[in-house]
Amino acid sequence: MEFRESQAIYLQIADYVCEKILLKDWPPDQRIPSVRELAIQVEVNPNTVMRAYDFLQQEQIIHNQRGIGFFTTPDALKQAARYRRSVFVEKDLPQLYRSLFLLGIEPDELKPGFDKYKKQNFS
Amino acid sequence: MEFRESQAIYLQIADYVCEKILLKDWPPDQRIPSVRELAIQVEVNPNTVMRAYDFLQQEQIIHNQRGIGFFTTPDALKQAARYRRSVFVEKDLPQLYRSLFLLGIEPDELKPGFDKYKKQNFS
Amino acid sequence: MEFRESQAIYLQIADYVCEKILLKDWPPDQRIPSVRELAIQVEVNPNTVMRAYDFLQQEQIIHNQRGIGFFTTPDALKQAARYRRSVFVEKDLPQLYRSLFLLGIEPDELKPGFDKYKKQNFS
Amino acid sequence: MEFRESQAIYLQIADYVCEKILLKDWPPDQRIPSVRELAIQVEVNPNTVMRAYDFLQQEQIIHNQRGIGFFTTPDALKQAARYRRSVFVEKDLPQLYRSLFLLGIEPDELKPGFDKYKKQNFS
DNA sequence: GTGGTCTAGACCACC
DNA sequence: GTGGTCTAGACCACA
Repeated sequence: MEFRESQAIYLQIADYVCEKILLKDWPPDQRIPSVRELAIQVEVNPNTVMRAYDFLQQEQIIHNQRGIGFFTTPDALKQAARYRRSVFVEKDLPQLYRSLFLLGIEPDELKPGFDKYKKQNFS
Repeated sequence: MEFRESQAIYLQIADYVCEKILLKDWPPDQRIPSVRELAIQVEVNPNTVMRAYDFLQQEQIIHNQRGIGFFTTPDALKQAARYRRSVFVEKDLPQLYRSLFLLGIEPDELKPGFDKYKKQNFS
Repeated sequence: MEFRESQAIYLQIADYVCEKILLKDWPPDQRIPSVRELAIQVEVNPNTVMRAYDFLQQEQIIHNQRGIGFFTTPDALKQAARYRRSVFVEKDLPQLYRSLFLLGIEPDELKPGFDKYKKQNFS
Repeated sequence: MEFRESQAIYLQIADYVCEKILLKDWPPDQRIPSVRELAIQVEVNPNTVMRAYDFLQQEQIIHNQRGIGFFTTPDALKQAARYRRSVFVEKDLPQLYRSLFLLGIEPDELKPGFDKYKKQNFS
C-alpha cells in the first residue's frame, strides 16, 4: 500500500478500513485482520496500525474482544458512513469550494473525471 | 488572520499570497509587503513569513530584489494558478472522488453549496 | 567541523553530505545521521541541519521516511554529482575563466597545485 | 549590467572597475566615471557604487580628489592585479581544487572551454 | 526515538 | 530600511 504524504499514515489506514466496510468487503460484526497481519500487509509498524484501530474504536466503527481480535461493530456501515461524511463536509468541502472559486472551475466540470474514476474502480 | 490547524502556517500564508495574486489584488511585477510588515499584519513570527516567501520564490510566484524587497514575478498570475491547480489536481481531486464514490454523491449535488459559497465571498 | 564564513553554514553542511556520498562513505538508499545526531557532531543548531536536509531533499539527494529518519536516495550518487557539477559549471567556471583571463594564467599551470592538493587529501 | 546572486553587488562593481583597468580601458592616473554616472549606467543605487569605490580606495586601486571625482591611482594596474590575484589564490583556488577532485576533472579538461571563452571576449 | 513547525531574539550584509 | 542566517528552546505528531 502506498501512502500520501499529506496525511498521517494511521489516518490513511483508518480510511482504508472504512472503505473496506463501506464497499461491503468487511461485513458488520465480523472479525477483521489482526494488528500484526494488517501491519505486514500494508508494510508499516504494528504501532501505526494499532493507532488506526484505536481511532476507529473511538469512532465506534470497530471494537476489540480481548484476546480474540478486532471486529466490525454491528452498525459499522452506518458509523463508517457518518465518519467519512463528517470529514468530507467539515474539512474537504470548504477547501474544495475555495479552490474551485479561485481557479474558476464549476462543479459540472468534475463530472467527466469522476465518471472515469468510477470506471477504474469498478473493474 | 486566523489559521487552520490542519496545515502549516507558512503554507497558509503562501496560499494567502497566491489568492491575493489570483484575485488581482497584487498585480504582477509589483512590490509585496516586506517580511516584517506581513509578519505584523498576520501576527506571526517574521521567520514564518520568510519561510512562506522562500517557498513562493521556489515556485516562481515571487522573487527578491536584494536590499529592496519581494516582488511578484511578471508571470505571477500564471505561476500562482499553476501551483494552486497542481495542488488541486494532485491532492484534492483524488480524495474528493474517493469520498464522492464512497458516499454516493454526484458532482451536481455540490452546485447549490458552491453557489452559496460564492455569494458569501462576493459581497 | 569548521565553516568558512563566505557561505551559509547550512549550505556547507549540504556540501559535506554530498561529499560523503560522492566519496562513497554513505552508500545509496541507506540511513544517514538524524538531524539531532549530525547537529551534535558538527556543533550547530538542529534547525541548521534541518535546513540543509530540506535543501538536499529538494535536490533529490536524500529523502525522508516518516518517523524513521533521512535516507540517501537510490540514485543519490548521480543526483549529488549533478548538483555539484551544476554549481561548478554555473558558478565556479565563469569566475575561473574570468580570473585566468585577466591574470594571464593558463589552465595547465593549475596542474602542479592540484596534484599537491590531491596528495594531501589522499593520505 | 547583470549581477550574479552569489556575490554582493558592490563587489561585482569593484570587479568590473578592476577589469576596466586590467584591460587598459581605463589608464592609470585618470578620471573614472562619477558615482552617479556609473550608478545610472549599471542601474543600481548610487550608495552601492559608492561602497564599491570605497572598497577600491582601500585597495589603493582608485583615489578621490575632493570635489572633482575619482581617479585611478598611478599604479592602479599593479594594485588591481594584486587584488584579483589574492582573491583568486585565497578564495577561488581551494574551492576549485575541491570541485575538480570530487567530480574527477583534470585541469587539462578546462582548456577547451577556456579557449572558447577567450574567443568570445576578444571579438 | 524521529522529523516538522513555530517563536523569540540576535546579528549580519546589503541597498 | 531590506532580506538572510543562526541559535535556543519549545511543542507536536508520528513510528
